[in-house]
Amino acid sequence: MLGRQAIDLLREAGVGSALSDASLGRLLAGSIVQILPAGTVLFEEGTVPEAAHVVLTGRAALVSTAKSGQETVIEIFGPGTFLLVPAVVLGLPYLASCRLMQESRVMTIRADVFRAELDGEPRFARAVVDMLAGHWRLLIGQIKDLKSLGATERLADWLLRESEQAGDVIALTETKRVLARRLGMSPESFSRAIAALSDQGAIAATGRTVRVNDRSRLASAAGRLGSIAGG
Amino acid sequence: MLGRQAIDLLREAGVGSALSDASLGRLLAGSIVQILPAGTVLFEEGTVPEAAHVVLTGRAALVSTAKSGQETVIEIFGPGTFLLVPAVVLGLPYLASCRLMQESRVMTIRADVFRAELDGEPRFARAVVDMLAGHWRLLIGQIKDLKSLGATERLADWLLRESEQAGDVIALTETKRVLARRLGMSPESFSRAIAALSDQGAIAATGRTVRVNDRSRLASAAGRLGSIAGG
DNA sequence: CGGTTGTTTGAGGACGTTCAAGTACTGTGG
DNA sequence: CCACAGTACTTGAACGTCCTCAAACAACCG
Repeated sequence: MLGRQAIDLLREAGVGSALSDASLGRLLAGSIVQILPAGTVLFEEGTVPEAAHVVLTGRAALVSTAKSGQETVIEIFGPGTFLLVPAVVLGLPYLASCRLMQESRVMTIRADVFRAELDGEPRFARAVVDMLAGHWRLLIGQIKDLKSLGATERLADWLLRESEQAGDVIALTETKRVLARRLGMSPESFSRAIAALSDQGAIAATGRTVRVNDRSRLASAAGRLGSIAGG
Repeated sequence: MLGRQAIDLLREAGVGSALSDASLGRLLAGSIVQILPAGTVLFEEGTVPEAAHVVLTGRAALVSTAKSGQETVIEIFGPGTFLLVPAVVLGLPYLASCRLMQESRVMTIRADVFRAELDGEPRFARAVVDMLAGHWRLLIGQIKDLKSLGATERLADWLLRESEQAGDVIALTETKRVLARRLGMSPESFSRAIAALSDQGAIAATGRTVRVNDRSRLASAAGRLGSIAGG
């Protein structure tokens, strides 16, 4: 018995919600659900996918290791996320590795089962379209940030987005080191960016908690209203 | 009669190839094909999509304008590309604008027709999954480059990829200014990066043509260790 | 042919990284 | 509860990369 929990979480994930019971049943029959410790590597860059993974609880990070040994964090995904579906769909090697940042409940679906459902169940294919479309937009936003904003601006922008969901008090889920790499900067620069925004009165940071004090100031620091040349 | 050309190009695009004649007919019936001059703006950032666009011939660039006035080029797409499907699928505002870089033959499909086909024709939905998956991988690659490589390395990496398709002699389709912004650097840095790779003997550049002289040297300049073959 | 646009090159400066040192936090065993 | 080790975080200084500004040069198009 795989448990109602997995089904519920899949439905919450948005992908499951559109699926028939029969379809969900087939997916679940071809899968296993495990609770894995933090640090687990679900798959590695360059290998060919043998399964699709769904994060039911916890968090997983997409990382890529450069030749220099530097590890860049591409994105961090929370509960209800299908991981790296593109590689599974196309049967091509992963472009990134995936590591759990927390103990997580992960559903592993055999790749052939996943593809069979994609081909045979129109509603599943339709749901995957929406899912990929959403992820696409995430990545576009990140590329825009990386190409046109400075380090402090990227942090301000990210905080603004977080606060839209989490409210004025943001609890950082990852270490600042990881967050820094996700935002495309060094941990040191991240620390200085936090200090800069605090000095401006836009935020107040204590430990792993950030409180947004002045949204408009944060927005202007993000380059949305104008830049702060006064330094 | 919209012409065999549009149908042929759609089939070549990979999306059309999997579609029934009936399905293709419905898409074509809800669309118009135009030849538009270079510079045409197909849609603008922030607006809600009313149509899906397909580049049949020519090239279109996804651009985003920062408040600083700086225009960043997110990606450049050639023939057979469905543009910004995610926004159309989800009915959300575009995250970027689209401008034609050449005179181009563009097919414009009414958004409601596009969505109806997505919902009603499983094979279309399935084909869109593949298309989005491919684009997703493009973007992931770009994010990795931006986060972990320097300017010259990014150029080398891009040249390597281009040469995999175009061979040793690469004809730059865009001005260097546009290419520079696509790679996330200033035109001046682009020029210096070209000069650096030439000095190393990896390439030889004359005008808008780049010849790859030494693949392994180019690969090492890209931060790879000599590996050229890849998926 | 001159005007416009694209490209190269140089100098200076802003930004971010790295290196290095010091401080705070966390969990462990005494 | 404390001491301790290990890790995370901050801060400072030196350095390198890339951008901006500016000017010379080349290519294109009327």
